[in-house]
Amino acid sequence: MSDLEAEYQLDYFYDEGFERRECPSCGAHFWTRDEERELCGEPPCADYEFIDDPGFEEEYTLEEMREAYLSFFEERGHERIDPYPVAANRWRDDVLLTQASIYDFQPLVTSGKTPPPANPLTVSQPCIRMQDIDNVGKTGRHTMAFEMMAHHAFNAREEVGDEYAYSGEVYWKNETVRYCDELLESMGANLEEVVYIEDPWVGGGNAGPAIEVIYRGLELATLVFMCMEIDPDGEYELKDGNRYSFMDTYIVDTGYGLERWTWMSQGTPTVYEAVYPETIEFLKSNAGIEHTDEEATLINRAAKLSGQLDIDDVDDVEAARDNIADKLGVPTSRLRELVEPLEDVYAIADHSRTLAYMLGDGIVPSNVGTGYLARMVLRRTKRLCDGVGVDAPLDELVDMQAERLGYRNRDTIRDIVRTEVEKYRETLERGGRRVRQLAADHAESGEPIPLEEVIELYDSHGIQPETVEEIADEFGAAVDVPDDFYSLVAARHGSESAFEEEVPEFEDDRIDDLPETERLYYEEPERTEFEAVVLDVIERADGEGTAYDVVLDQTMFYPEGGGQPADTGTLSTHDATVEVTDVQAHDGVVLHRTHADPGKGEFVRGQVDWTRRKRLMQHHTATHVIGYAAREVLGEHVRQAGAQKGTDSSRLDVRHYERISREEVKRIERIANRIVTDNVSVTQEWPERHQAEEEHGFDLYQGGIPPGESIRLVHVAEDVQACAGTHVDRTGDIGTIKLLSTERIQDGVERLTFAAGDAAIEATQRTEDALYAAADVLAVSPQEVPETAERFFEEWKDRGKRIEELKEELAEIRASGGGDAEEIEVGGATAVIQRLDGDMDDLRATANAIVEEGSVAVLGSGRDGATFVVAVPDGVNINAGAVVSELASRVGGGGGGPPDFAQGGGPDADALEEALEEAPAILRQVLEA
RNA sequence: GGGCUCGUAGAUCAGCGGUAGAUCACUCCCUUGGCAUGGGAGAGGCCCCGGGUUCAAAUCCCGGCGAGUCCA
Repeated sequence: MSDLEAEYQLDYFYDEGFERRECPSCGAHFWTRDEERELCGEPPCADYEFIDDPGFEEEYTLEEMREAYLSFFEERGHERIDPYPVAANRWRDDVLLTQASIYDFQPLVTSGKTPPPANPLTVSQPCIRMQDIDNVGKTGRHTMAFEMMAHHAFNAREEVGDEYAYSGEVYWKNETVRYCDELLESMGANLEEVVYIEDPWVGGGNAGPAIEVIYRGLELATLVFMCMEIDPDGEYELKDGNRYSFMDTYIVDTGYGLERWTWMSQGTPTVYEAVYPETIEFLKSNAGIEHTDEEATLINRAAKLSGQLDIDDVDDVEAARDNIADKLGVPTSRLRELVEPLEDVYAIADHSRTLAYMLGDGIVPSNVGTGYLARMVLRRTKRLCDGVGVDAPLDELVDMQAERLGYRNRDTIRDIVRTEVEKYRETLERGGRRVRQLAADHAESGEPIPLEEVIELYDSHGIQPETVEEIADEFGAAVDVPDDFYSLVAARHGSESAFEEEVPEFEDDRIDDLPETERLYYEEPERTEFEAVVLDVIERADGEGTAYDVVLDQTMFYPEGGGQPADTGTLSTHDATVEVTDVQAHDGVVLHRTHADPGKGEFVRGQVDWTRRKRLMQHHTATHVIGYAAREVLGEHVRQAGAQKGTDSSRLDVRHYERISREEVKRIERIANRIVTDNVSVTQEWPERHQAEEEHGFDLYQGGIPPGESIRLVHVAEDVQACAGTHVDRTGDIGTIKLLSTERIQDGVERLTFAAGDAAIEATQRTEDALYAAADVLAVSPQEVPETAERFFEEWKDRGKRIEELKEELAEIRASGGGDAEEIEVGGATAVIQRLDGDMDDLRATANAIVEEGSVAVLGSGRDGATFVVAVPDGVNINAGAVVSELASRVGGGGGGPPDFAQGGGPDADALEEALEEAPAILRQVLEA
């Protein structure tokens, strides 16, 4: 095992007179200028030492601190770039939320495939870390939403030359630490008190040495030197147990917490009071929290010790709190009653900001993905508000933050919050009813509510175990919720780690040496014929027989991609024509799937199936148009969640927080078709990616993030998207667009299915055909169908009721009239044995009528096989179920029911008469039994 | 992406193989000077849709549609 100790031996440390020490409390190694220093200085090895005694010369607001930081690095040759969205899944599919500034550049820039927008650069990146959620409010320093200020430099080893999108060294470790020192110095920090702790960083397959910057008990920054990658043969084994080796690229990845720097400059009891003082004031007064001077002093003293409460570092939060109370000389209960409402207020402020970030970036609450995270945060915030007595509506609290952040879509944000709070209220109400019912039952029986039920309530109905306990308490029912409740819930989900079947990565070294195929379809999308040379033919085993992948030097065939299916068509030589059934691209090489070998080196003429391609192009352009129209009608937050084009219809999944109404569908259709009739031209361009992002924002990437230095943009009217598909020349070429259906595929995701061009006409005709057919059956005009159908339906229901009534009347008549009924005496009662070929309802009604008269009824019917009903009046000791069972066995079936009314039957209708003849014997037999 | 739960009268739900129920709301009658209330009668159901199993399905199984919830 080899650690990274050598990596920290910086010239800068030696030149500046630093010493390397080992913390006797936690064992960490650190560098300091202070010869006297023993401890590393980071909680829990130290307390906050800047509260009421700011560590910087001047106080900064959040905005001032951000500006000071960015301009500091601008002055030192860094370019300032705009922050990225907090919804990291907008440009990468491996994470949901932006948790650090480096996320902005993963994976394309860090891997060297794409150049950074500037090098070196500086940014203040909004981030959300859900894993800190339990610390928020308690430690005084943790926030779920924060801005990570950073400077980054992207380096590549000189010797690898131009292999990556950047080359050479910008700067590395010495400069990075120097910048940190200089920044602290410019703020007026006492450099003697600054500690640099060695703390190697590992994450996401990369690793490297890293340094935590601690000042007066607070971690202000982390300087990460990403330079290693996971490698089974690597020289270094790091803390995650994997082996790593050095990479060709090495990247300066720093993170300076804007909130903490602001806090340090102000020395307020908590970071929250430094970051959003007005919000805290507002919430405190809204919740009616007031303190005497004496209480305020106590709270202030507790704040200095609150760094000990980090649930990640401390095993037992309650013990840590006891410890703090002990030091302050007050009972823990007293401390809690003072501090806990404040902790809630702090958390509410932070969570509101988190929500503003999320919703402002267009995240729609949902039961999946980032939407679920947003829902979790919102519900948690609502619970905190209710608990501490904040009665301001949540949408107002979120709006306060959205306003501060300068968001433009504030109305939508409020609308989403209101909708979501209402949904939560309904969930609570639904759940509450359920729990009350359960609690009442168990209070009555005296049994405790079983754990299974509590788990079910949480897992399937979203009711927190605490809520169950509260309600159960009111009813006087017992519940026992174990400490490991949530792991029991997890266990219920089984051991399925939900690993998808990895689609086997296409691997074939036969295409490695082939040149990228030149794609002709962008330049002349209307051309259908082309000539090409067969560079190679790769034979493949196919389910049935042999298939061939034909590689050409150039092609008009569009390979499947971006939700657009592959073209089909033919390849012809002088003496043969082969069908192209599928087209795929791998590493830029286009493979044409055929079932015959055209011959390597041959010249071929390619012909694309034009009808198919044209329909696909119409649908693809229509997809952009529908997306634009949906955004117009439903709101700016609407974003593509998936899309699939076809020749007969296409679908576009969009994120939206409500079901789409019929009225909205019509408006979307109208706007889409207006764009069609406007007949604007559809254009493409290939700008440099960072330029495109700057101009159009990340909304470009509706359908995914393409790699490369330049990307293809498609303009349709006002809509601009990064898109690799083929499009019609002008919107008029789409012909017409018809929305066929909307469907909710997940909470927060609506699927719009539509058809374009001929397919739209065909779809409309199918709908009309159905309507005409219905009209024909009813013998009315199509316009009259709804009204007539309703009338028929009502009439049908009325007749059903009338038939019921008549059957009962008929049954009474039968019961009193006798007909061919056989009457016998059994067990002191009269038994009526009768065959009547009706349905089960008839038998039941008749049997009831006979029983009304005080007789036993044994009825048989020969309709649909043989069926029996046996009914026995009160006080007659005959088991109807046993009788039916015996009768039914004679017709090859079975039966049963309660002792006074049983039904049964069997398939053998021919045996019915015989069975009825034996009924008297059976009755007597049952009577005796 | 995966797991779980639920669709029965206008509302809330019970029934979970054997004659579709309760409470509230609704209509009418009685009690009262009137109201709150109390007593009585009545109306109101494609038991979400489509298949299957069974002598028999609201009930069990499969598929669909709709709703909710937990996890990644």
